[in-house]
Parts: sequence; structure tokens; C-alpha cells
Amino acid sequence: MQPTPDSLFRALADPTRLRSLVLLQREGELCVCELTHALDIIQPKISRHLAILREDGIVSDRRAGHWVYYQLNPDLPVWAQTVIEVTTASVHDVAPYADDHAVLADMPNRPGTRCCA
Amino acid sequence: MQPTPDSLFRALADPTRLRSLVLLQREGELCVCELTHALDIIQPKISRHLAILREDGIVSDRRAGHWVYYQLNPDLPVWAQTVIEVTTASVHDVAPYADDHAVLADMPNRPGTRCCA
DNA sequence: ACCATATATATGTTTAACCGTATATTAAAT
DNA sequence: ATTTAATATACGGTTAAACATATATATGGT
Repeated sequence: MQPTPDSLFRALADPTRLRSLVLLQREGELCVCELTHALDIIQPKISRHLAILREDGIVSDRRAGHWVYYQLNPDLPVWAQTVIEVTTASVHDVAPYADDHAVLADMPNRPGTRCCA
Repeated sequence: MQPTPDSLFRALADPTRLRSLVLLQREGELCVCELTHALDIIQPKISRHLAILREDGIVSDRRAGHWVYYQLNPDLPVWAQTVIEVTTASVHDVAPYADDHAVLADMPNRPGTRCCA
């Protein structure tokens, strides 16, 4: 499934989804617990919004053991990629997006991270 | 006033507003009656959605006699211009955007048009 | 002053989206 | 087989957005 302009903008219209997408654009791939931590939003809420993005073809998911990793759908049409890229670049230093990034960087025990790097 | 990512995407999330913006991006400046005709949407509905766009700084208006002309706000931040440009380009040939453009081109008695060109 | 045209706003109602809480699913470990 | 951890979904309630209709405002012409 691929988003239409209509459905993409409807998806981007929610703050939780927009913050999630900006973070995914920056980081490439994140599990639900990382998004939950970075945005400080309860897990069912994150999961529900990720489901909306998934059902619209905006993100794809991949399970690895306990964790489910989300990323921007690699098959996203170019125009949609551009919309997300340009937006992400423009909010690089502004709240709450910059903070989300910082909070994620400080997250302890991130899955996939070697514990004794 | 300038749109934030949040407010811009909320604005783009409504089909009437998205169609209006795509047409304004293509045409440069249109009066309310042209939008009403091109989109085949009753005038109060068009006006209300244009008011929402205006209040968010996405479009600007100019009165000329009976008519009020709208255009994309020239002071729109570059990232927002890019979002609208890229989107417009991507829907050039698809419904309902292509049709809106065609219907507008066929509109009789458009204001600002010389009657005996 | 009055009328016609173009546009804007106000009102009450309906529809859709989001929310928090509770519960179900899935996978790994013991 | 049970338990624990991560994630997903279901349910009912609340809020916000959109709608159609009616009315107000503004401009220009007679």
C-alpha cells in the first residue's frame, strides 16, 4: 500500500505521528520502546499511531525477538520522501523534535546496543 | 504569522484545502469564485477553508473590487514551499487535481480576463 | 438610496479522531 | 508449563473538525 497526498497529510497531521516520523527519518530504524522513551508517550498510544502509519504504507515493521523495529517504508514514493526529508531538516533544532533526538541519545539499555562497547 | 510543521500538515489534511493549495500553486492567484467553480464546492465552504489557510499564514488575500484573490503566502518558509511544490508536481496528472485544473481552464467569464482577448 | 454580486461569518448538528484503560498476543527464559 | 517482557488491539468516552443552511458584510452600479 502506498500513501496518497490525502492520506499522507492526514497521517502527518497528528503530533505524535509527526514526531515519530521525524525521529525515524533521522535514526533510520527504531523499536517501539525507543520511540516510547524518546517521545515520553505511553506504549499503547505509540503502537496505535505506528499502526496507522503502517496501514497507510508510510512505515514498515520488522520483528526481532521481543522487539519490533519500525522504519520509513523504503518503497515510499519520492515525493513523500521529499516531504518528510524537507520537514525533518527544517525542524532539526526546534522543540520538540530536537529534544526527542537528545532524549533518545541518552536512553539507557537501548536494544541492539552492545552493553560494553 | 507563519505555519509550523504541525499547523501546515493539519491544514493540508483536509481535501478541500489541499485541492485549493495545489490549484493556487499552479495558477498563482485565484479569486474565490474561481476556486468555487473549479472544485465544484459551495462558496461558504470554500471561504471557510480559505480563512483557515489565511489564519495560519499559508495563503494571503487581496481584494480587488467585488473579488478577493488568494495566493500562496509569498513569505511562506522555504521548507513549506517545497512541501507544496513537490506535492503539486506529484499530482499533476491524477484525480481530482488534474480535473480541477481542467475545469478551471474551461470556466466562462473568469474575472480579470479580457472579454475580447 | 437601493439593488445585485461576491465574499465572509455564525449557528447548530453530525462525523471522525484521539485518548486512557484494560486486555490480548507473541517471544524468550526458567 | 509458567512467567516475564515487548508490543498490539479493543472498548467507551471526549474533543475537535467538518458540514449545510442562514445571514451578514462589502463593493459597485443604477
